[in-house]
Amino acid sequence: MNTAESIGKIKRLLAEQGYKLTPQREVTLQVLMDHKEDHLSAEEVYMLVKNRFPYIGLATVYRTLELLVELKVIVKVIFKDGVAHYDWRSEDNNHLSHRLVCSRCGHLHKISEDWLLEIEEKLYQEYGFRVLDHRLDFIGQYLVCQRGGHCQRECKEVS
Amino acid sequence: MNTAESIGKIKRLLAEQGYKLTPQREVTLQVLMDHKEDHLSAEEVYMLVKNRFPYIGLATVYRTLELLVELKVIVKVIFKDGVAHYDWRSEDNNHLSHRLVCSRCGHLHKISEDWLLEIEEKLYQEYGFRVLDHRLDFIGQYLVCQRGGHCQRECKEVS
DNA sequence: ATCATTGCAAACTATTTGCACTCCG
DNA sequence: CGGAGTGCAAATAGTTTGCAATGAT
Repeated sequence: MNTAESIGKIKRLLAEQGYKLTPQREVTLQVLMDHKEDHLSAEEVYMLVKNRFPYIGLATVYRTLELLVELKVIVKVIFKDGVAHYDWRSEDNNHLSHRLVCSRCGHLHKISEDWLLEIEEKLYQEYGFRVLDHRLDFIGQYLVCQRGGHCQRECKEVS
Repeated sequence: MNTAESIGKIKRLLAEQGYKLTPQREVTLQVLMDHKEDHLSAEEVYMLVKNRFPYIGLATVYRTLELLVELKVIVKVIFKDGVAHYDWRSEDNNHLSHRLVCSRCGHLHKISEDWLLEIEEKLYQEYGFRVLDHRLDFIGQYLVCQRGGHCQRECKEVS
């Protein structure tokens, strides 16, 4: 999908929720799209946006980023030093999804969000290891299952 | 291992690096040991420490926590809101270790640190799912392998 | 005219640092 | 004495918020 298409799609997404695609938001989006492979901090986004649209405020960038996280266009990842970084969210996620496996009822719940970006960044920086894919399963119990009783049914409700 | 034993062990650990076990540090340690299953923030640790040792400063708690992270007694985990929480580090980790699998040379590197505490906290809060164990493999390539050449050897050096 | 959006500055929060003071070997 | 450790207050850094001004429909 090219830039114009994506922007149009996100414009619709915004409109659905009663938001507008302002110039500031559009420039911010373009910067993010031009850095899909990076993990930009808010400050970095701000600097890059300023190049194309000098009269923008930092707060606006923060507000836009927050909005885009809400719309699931980008993902917010907090690094070890406590600074937030933002990653473009690829729609066709070629990563395997994470799975929750209930050890009591065997129920399997797939989670398609990617929670490992921060860890993968760390692997890159500290181990020189570039992650191509990952597998993550959690084995445990839903609280409703631990309380016993109608486990099968309750578990299915959660998924 | 009981409290006195652990404290003694950590005292030795400190001494090895030229640090002392001051009253402030000991009280902080006790608080952390009494909350091994929790994920306390620095502020929470501070409050709990103050109960037992009122004349302590927040900065001291921060400095102690930093020290204990360095000594690998506790782990620092940054939550989604950017606030750091500290977890006691169990020596006999019953979790499977994380693994890096190099897709080029097949090298397997085990990592025994636990990087999933934050995610498991999220699962607990958002999904009502208590994690008992997990499996995490990363598939990717070491940079030295991507550059080609003496892959086997380089990879082994990293582990 | 209304209402979302903006820029600016001020506020906020978690964390770190500078510094004088203390304590122990 | 000398250096590690401390408490306090001030500084820092990232982020959020209040508010008056703007601008699109």
